[in-house]
Amino acid sequence: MKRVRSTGKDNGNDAEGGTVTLDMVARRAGVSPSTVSRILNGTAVVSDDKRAAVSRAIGELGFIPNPVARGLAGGRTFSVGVVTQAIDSPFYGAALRGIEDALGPAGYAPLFMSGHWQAREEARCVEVLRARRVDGIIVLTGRMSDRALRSVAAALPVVVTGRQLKSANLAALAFDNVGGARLATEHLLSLGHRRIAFIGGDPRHPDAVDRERGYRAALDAARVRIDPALIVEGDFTEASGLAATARLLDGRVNFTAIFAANDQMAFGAALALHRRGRRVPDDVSLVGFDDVGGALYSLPPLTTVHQPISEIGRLAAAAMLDLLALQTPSLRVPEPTLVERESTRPPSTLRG
Amino acid sequence: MKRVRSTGKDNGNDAEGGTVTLDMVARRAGVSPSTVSRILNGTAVVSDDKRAAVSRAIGELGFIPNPVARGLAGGRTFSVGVVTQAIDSPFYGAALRGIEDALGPAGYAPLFMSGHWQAREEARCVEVLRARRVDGIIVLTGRMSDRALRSVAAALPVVVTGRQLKSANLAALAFDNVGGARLATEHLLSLGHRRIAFIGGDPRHPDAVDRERGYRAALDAARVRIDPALIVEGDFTEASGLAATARLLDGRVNFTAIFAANDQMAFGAALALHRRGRRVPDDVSLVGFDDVGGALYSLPPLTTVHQPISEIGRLAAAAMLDLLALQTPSLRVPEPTLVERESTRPPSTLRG
DNA sequence: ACACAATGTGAAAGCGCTTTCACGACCCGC
DNA sequence: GCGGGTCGTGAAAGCGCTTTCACATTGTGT
Repeated sequence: MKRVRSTGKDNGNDAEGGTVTLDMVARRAGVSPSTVSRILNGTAVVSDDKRAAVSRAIGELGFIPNPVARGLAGGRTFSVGVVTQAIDSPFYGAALRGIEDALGPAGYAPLFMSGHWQAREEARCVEVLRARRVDGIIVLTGRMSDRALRSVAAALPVVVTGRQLKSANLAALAFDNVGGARLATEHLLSLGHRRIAFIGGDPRHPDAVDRERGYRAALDAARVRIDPALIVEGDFTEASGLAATARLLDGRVNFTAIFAANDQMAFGAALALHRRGRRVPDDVSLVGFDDVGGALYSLPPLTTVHQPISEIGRLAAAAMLDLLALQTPSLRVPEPTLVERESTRPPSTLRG
Repeated sequence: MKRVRSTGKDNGNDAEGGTVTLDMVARRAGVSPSTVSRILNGTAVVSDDKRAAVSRAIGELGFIPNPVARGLAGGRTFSVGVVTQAIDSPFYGAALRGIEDALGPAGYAPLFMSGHWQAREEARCVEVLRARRVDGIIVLTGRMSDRALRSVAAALPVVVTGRQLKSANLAALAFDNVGGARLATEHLLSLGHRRIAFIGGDPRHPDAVDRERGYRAALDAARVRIDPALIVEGDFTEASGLAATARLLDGRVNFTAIFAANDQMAFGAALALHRRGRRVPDDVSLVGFDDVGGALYSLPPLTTVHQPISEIGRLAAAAMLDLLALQTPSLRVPEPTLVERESTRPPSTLRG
């Protein structure tokens, strides 16, 4: 003896203006729900006449599959979690935009969560996202350990930016921070600067470490002595750039240029210099990193290392889509380039 | 004769390291699934001993309720849709952050979608969000018609910023743009400026219209003639501020101050002035609107009308939570205030 | 002409929850 | 001391899909 779902009640849905369900479509098209589902997902071959009947019914009824139900039944929610550090922040904003642009057309929706630069928070984000059954997770330059990331990747596809990492079910997009920082430093060197200060980012941030490496490498290559007094630490915020520069100015070291590990700190540095009556680029040259939107409109327009931020977001999303389709993502991360604007020039000593 | 779900199969879940389900909790605690659900949702009174047993089981098993299943069964997904205009953009970024901050602790997750300043796109966003069964929708200063918004509100709670609108199941948070613009203009007037140019935003944007109204009102009140040649149009982007200022400079009108309808256009204006050798504030005073993060670090630091952007996001989210809890939200939108920084001073003619 | 493999389709069992329904236990007043 | 509440609880019916399973049909090889 078989049991039957009380279809007699008809779910009360036909009459209501409420939601159109797959069952209604099936009934209207004179096929079984299974068939409709198969057509929707392309899971099996279906005869042309049924297919036609179904798509007509879908059109007439204006049926939109319920992603929540799909999520529960099929295990896929068509949403991917994105762990960012701060949703405000010109940098992450641009990346998120790239992700949104790439994910949307594919029918996936991003779920953003901010980790606020704390590994613990990031872990919490990942947990929440997994609880929400996202199909995959994109981590934008997080502080989580590689180990933690790998273990997440054991459960679902992961794309991570800002680090090199090989693992199954995981794609890493590492931007060449060392090379970019070299570029910036070499630019200053080529202008004739020798006393180049460096404002670093939070040393727990891999980007910060790499950018300092690039700075050092460029100086070494040029046989310029590295003066520890010229290296100060910030945390990637404008305020920290301001403070770091103030410290630099207060010390008795002299310098003719500053390379800040990101644009926001460069903006802070510019303000600090302004406050002390030092003019950019006349007295001090200034180079940033990232090329956030504001760099072009800062005064003077900031020379910086261009990082195609939203493009990186788009690439990360594309990689995620590949992973979800069980294909090996092709990872071609753009090279860093230097954008020369108006915040750098030869040191005054060389200009006579 | 009653039918029984084949629980004999045990879902194969107990053994796997996989997901912990409510049924497993129930079994472990020796109660029925209904009871567990009731405890989770506070839907009914449950005896203390069962409650204790259940929470112990939850702890031991590390159970996290599946929001997808909850969404399907209960009709609530604990997510709210947010229609923004551009996720990058310092302005919306800050608002989103406020929303995220307020929603998270309440167990709700935001789902962001960008409308890119087009009513059609916004409508699409709303559709996608509704298809995803969000519990409510927050619209950040959209271009949708009031009518469209009301019809959305008929189906689920809506919070909208940037306009005044009364409707059931809908909360509107209107910031006083007119007042803010008056404040800015009055500030310039009080410094002695009489020839004050205005860079407006996109006239289809209500904020833009209001800010121009405030500008005009202030001039009227001060009995200063409004010169149409001093009013130029932008679209809220830096580039448009730059272009508008260039136009102003190219015309034969003279002016001693510029009030831009938002900070981003003010940044563009500053660059345009810089390019033409006009110094801020020495030659031209400059006032913005919004007080985005960068305003403090622009050169010179920008005098602007402070709008507590992330606070507004937080308020919008709080209002949404109230609406979801079927309570009348209390809408206290902060007043605009002027932040005097270093981009304004009396006109040179008055300084002798 | 006959066993056997594809092929297309429907029935029904879940996915992990919420919620209605019903029922026994217990307490009240008269 | 008995009818009528209230209270706490479990059984079971969904929510709207996906997916296995089984059952015709049809086609293929010999």
